[in-house]
Amino acid sequence: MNLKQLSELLGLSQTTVSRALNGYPEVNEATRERVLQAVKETGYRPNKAAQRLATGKAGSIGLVMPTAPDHQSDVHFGEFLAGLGEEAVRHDFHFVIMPADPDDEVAALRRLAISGNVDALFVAYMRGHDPRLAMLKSLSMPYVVHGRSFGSEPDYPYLDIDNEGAFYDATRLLLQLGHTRFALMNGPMHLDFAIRRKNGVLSALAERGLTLEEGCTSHALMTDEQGLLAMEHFLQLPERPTAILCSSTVLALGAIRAVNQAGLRLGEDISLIAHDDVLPLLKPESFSVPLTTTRSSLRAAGVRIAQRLIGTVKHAGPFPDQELWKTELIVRASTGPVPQA
Amino acid sequence: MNLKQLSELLGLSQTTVSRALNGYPEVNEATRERVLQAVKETGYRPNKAAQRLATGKAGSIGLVMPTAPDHQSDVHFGEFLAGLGEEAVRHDFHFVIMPADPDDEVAALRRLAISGNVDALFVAYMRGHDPRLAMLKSLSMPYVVHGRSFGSEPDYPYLDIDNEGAFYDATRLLLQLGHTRFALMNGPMHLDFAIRRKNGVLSALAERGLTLEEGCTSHALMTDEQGLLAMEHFLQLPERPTAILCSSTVLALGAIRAVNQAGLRLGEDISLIAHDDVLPLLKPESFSVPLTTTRSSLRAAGVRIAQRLIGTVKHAGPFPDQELWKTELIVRASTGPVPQA
DNA sequence: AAGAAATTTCAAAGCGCTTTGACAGCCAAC
DNA sequence: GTTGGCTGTCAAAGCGCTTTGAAATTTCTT
Repeated sequence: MNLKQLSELLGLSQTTVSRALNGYPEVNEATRERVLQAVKETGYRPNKAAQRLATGKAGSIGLVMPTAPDHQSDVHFGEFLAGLGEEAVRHDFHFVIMPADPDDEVAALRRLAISGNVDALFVAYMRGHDPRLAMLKSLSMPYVVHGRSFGSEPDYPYLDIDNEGAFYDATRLLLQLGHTRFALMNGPMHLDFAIRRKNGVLSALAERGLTLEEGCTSHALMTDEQGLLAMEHFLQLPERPTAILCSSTVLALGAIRAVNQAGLRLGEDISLIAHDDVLPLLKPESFSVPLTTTRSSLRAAGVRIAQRLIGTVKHAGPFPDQELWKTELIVRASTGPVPQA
Repeated sequence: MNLKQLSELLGLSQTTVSRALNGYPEVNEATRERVLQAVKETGYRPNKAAQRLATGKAGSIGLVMPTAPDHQSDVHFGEFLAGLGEEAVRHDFHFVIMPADPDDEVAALRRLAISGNVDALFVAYMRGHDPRLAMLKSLSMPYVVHGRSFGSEPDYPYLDIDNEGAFYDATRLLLQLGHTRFALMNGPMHLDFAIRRKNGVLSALAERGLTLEEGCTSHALMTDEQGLLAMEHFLQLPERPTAILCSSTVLALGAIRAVNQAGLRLGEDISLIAHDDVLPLLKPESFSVPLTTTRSSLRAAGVRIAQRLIGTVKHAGPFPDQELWKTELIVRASTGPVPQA
């Protein structure tokens, strides 16, 4: 069933039927009713490809999903998508996901943009000096970046959380509790958030004339296993750190296992603060020793970015170009005063 | 830059350029070279919407993502997507993801199918007597179901793992170790896999004249927290179970925490077998007490389903309509002989 | 009652691509 | 020297929709 058939059925022209469906004013109310009724009965749906070709609008947001045979999937991706989806469903938008090898991301993004398949782009997993930014700027298609790109001029639309501030505050809390030996379990080194979090830690430490000792920083995928390995490493150091900052509750999971296996007590022998993306998967408050965290909902960020993207496509009011969300520092039992040697 | 402009640039007709690009034989090799060269220089990409409109082919797979403000995202979704993507990227396919309220899934799937945006559909989160099956059959569009629908005639294309067999085998192992008091921590009750896993457990128990006692089954979202709660409940029962079957390593995580908090030892006081979807997030072999698991890679299933879907769209050879994958039973340290009272 | 204005409707063009059917140009064959 | 078969190219139609500009109809003015 297409427009032509439907209009013949109704004895109207395609024009009138199209206008009736798209809410144009110059169509008789009685006629519109008749059209709507026929649509209901026939189950007619406009062909999206044709609509897109005619209008140039696709009703969809594009994103590139990094993937490859050896590429590990990331829990955070799904959670973020849930946020985007929550907003998209309200506007009858959908997503076009282009899977791409991580090495091919710039090109993939470009292909997606000029394919005519999407109205706007969403970009994540930002790196320092990210090459995608230049490409996006040349594109004349709306986009929003989740995160930022350290080292690039911040003249692009983004939504980010204050990673540096979060880890600065967390470090200050641990300093106030008397800790002096710190370690940082971070995400992959090239990612922007990892750079900023490290900077946050370093600047808080610097205020006290401290720094991260040799071997007290780890960069790894944020999985349980990597958390375990990193912590085991820290615990073997001659000058064992007593304060751990951790980029994810998933890493914390493995880290805590290592602490327990070493016969140490979390919140007493070792204090730990993790960043909590509010994954439904893992609630820091229900850990054996509830976790002190810096918190910011990844999903909420997804909702907000979808709002901005869809709003821009629909020309619905101006949106702030750049948003930096503060995180909350929530103190629970995994932090305590430095143990007396 | 569109076909028309490109062909004018080359002094050729659109026909010839189009044929040159799509590998038709009736075009001079020299001409083809010239066209390819021009494409490289201009960065021309065909407009997908137009291509789709002309050919009816979209080069994309559609899926519905359940979402709603209160709907929890699911780790397994992301992992599965990674598998689909790994295969899709090889064929230059992409995904169209339509977010939809879980109550609206049948309609959303229908909209997606007749939108002309996709060539094939992928369907997951199957339930017992799933209403989507009838819809899919009426659609004349290729689709593959991940999982099955208990209670429906199995005359649709699917890929599933042998959930019943997996949990039957796991239960048998525990029976052989002398256990008689069992509990099952399962996924949401309406989901097909949960039904089959329970059946697997029950049929193994029935062979010994045993059954799941009152209060020894839990159905919940597969999160850490739910695992903790369910296990706490089991441990408080007057006749405490000694053998636990668990539908996910994520649930197991919380469950093990409860075991530890109760001062019990996993693999000695309590034996546990979990199903392992091979999430990069969580490796059962690196748990404090390595987990005995039934294993089947979710990601591999994604790859395979994408193969079948894309292959069908491209008319590349016949594919088996129905595949049932056996799981592996991997014995590690979380299972042991029943403790002597 | 006639003309102006507003309301409804329509035919046709166009979005960018693929594909059909026709047509030159060329060589081999009888 | 006509016929026939190839090869390489093209003009034009069509995919299903939106939108422009004009036409038909109704309603309002004077």
